[in-house]
Amino acid sequence: MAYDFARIEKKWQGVWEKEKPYAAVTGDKRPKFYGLIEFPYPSGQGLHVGHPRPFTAMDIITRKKRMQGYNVLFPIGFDAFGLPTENYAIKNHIHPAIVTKKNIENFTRQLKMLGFGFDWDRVVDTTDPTYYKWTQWIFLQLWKKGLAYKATMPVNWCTSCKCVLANEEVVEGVCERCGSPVVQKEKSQWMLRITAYAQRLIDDLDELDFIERVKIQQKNWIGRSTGAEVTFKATTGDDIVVFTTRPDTLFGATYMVLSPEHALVKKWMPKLKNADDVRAYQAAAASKSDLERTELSKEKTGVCLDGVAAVNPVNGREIPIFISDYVLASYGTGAIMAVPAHDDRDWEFAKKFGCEIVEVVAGGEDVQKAAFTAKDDTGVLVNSEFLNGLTVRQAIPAITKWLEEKGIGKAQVNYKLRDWVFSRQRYWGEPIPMVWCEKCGWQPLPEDQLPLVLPDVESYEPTDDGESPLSKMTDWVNTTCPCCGGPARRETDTMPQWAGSSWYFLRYMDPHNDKALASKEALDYWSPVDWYNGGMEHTTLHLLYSRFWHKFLYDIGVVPTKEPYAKRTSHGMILGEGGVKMSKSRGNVVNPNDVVAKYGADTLRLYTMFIGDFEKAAAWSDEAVKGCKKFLDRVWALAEAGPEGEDVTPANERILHQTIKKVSDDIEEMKFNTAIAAMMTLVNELYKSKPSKGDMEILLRLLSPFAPHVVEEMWQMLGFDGRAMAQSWPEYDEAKTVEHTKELAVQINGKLKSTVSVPADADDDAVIAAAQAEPKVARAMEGMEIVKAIVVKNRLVNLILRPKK
RNA sequence: GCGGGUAUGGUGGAAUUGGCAGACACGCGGGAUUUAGGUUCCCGUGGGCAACCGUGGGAGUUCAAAUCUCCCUACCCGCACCA
Repeated sequence: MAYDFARIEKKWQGVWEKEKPYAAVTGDKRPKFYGLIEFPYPSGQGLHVGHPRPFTAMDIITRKKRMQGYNVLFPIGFDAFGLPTENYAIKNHIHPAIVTKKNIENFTRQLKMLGFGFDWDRVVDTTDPTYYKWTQWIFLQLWKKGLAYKATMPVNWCTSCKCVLANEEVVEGVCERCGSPVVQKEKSQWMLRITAYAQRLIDDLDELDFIERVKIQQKNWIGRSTGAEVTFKATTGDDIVVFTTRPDTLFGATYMVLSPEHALVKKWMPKLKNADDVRAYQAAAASKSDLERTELSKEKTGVCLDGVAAVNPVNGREIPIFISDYVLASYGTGAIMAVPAHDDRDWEFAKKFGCEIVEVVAGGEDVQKAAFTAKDDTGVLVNSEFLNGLTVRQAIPAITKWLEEKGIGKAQVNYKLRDWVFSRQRYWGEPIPMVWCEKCGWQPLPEDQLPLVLPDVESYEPTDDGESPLSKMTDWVNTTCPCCGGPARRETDTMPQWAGSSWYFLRYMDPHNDKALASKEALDYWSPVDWYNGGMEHTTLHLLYSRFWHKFLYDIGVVPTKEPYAKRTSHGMILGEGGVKMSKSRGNVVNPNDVVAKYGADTLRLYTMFIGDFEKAAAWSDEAVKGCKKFLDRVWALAEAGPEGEDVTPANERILHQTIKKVSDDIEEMKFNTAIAAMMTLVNELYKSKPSKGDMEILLRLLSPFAPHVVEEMWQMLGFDGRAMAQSWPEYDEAKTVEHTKELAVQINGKLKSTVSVPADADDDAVIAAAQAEPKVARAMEGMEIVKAIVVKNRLVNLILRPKK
């Protein structure tokens, strides 16, 4: 019988609204459990069918934890600053705050429609001044500790968003958000010194329960490499400092390459005989977009600086200096020593420009034909005076020590991670609470003046020269210096979207506090987040940024733990029918509203969990949804028919205990699909005879986290006390899960021949005897003798036969 | 190029981690109920008449391999001139 999901779901959502069963209690004596999902960006399109997957998963986990006696914090909020809202505001001339409010209302309605057990009294909205007051406060603390600074440097500039981007926001040379080309532009920007935390961000991963691919991706992104810094003298007397991971190859350095932007190039310009060529190359490199730079990477380009040379400090040889864009200004020192014999890129460059290739590590092929890059013990140093005969691994420390003694180099660690570009030339973000005074320089806004509220502006469009719309608000911009009281100007850039999301999980602990970002009591009680599930796409963005902020807050004594999240898992994407990406242009977008209208929220919840391996991408199937609806209908029919008897039916005892075990274990491992399959198997079994009230009670408690509405209705219908969700989680008795007789596979010479039933834990001889008694086996044994018998307890027996002599 | 991952029936996916491959579900076929359709309830469903053959392909280890090792192939994700 199909149940009336629309009526039932509405009814129970109303009950929860009143009874508030999801309220978290700070300071409660029960053990705490803090389950977190990534709060959504409230877009105008409303909830996407991708949202319910991670949300339902953590909802199930937290509901189970509640039933297990935990004081659960499972909060929700809105990451509401951001470009889509701003662009919508520009197009429709509506204030972004109004758009945001409307979108949040819509999201809230949809989230409640799906029956998620969020604590609705702790909702956080990053655009609320009482929230971003503390985002600004954290920025000021970073400033005080020298971790926020303003710097002019080439930055990633999105040509369409008219806005700078962090390195993390540039994907294959285009803007992560809009797909437009990104170019380099010199701009003065606020930066956050995340690189100061690079080593700790790597090291502390070891003690975290993060899935391995997250750890690997973060490590690779931070990109630690060890080597040495070496100082070369130029013929002009200047020092050229390079970073190398292969100091052992120093004798093979036959030229040097500087990045086109290197400061020394400018300094030397008057001395250069080919200054025009050099300037032309610099201009060409600057105008290339990131995309062009990477696409044109196949062929090396460059110009030799005519009129200046360098001296190799180990052998005194004079070597030429080039500029080339394969050397990046932003990594290392922006200059390299080139060892063409032992580096593929240098080799390629040397071949094109006719530089000398000198072998200093023997053991590879002819270095004139290809570079030999092995960095282990396969290579032995040659042509390197005091290093000759050492392996590469031995030579690296030897030369490093030598360089240190001579004062021309030292061991050095470098990271690929760059400091975080923290300003955006846009309106809909947190104002940066800094003031520029001609006399006093950059001054922080006094904390008692926070929040610095985003003023209303006429137009939300950035100016043509790429300044924030705030720059046109002269009466807001012009202010007085907090230091000298003289005339000063406010910073008009705003913070990136990642600011508000870098600490929101802390605010949930104490969302209405107006004295601090959260009280010490709340922070001590709830920290850290016990389990954080989110998308892989945030691994090197939000997840890394928030770890950085949290470590900083730990350092200044605001939070009690080194790391924000004890455990991190990740879900796969929901794809459209047939495994293609859902998109408006394909017309295959599934709207949760439609699914709920047709099948109900419980079915949608169940289906998104049943769809497949939680960690992997899964394709939506309208057909398969019906199977989940059918399952709930079948459970409903059992309840409606009325159970017979009070206690657990003895015949069902074993499967009930097996199901409790399976569902309990699977939820912890996020194997929701097999947990549901186990409950389906149980229900199929219960259909064979009329279940008792005791049987039904266990089933309903197990099913409650998955399908809370219909379970609550059945719980009431069957006359059980209280609420199903408030019951204790069913316990199982291991002894009751075991079968008394086991069906063992009987193999002959490793091939399955038959099966045999024996008592559980029967000893080997009994099993072998039983196997031989099987008619099929007996027939196969005619004229044969057993050479060996392998018995795997409760599983199989394998008889190895050979003809009798 | 480097790093990570995936490949199992017509489909989504299971497989106690080396022990009866295909749980559970969709789909399909058959039957019952129904005036009929839908719903619901049973039964069947990897291939092959069979011996047997079957987990992307090929070798290997083992009494025993989807699972371990080596070599391929295809696809997906991340990074990409990082010295």
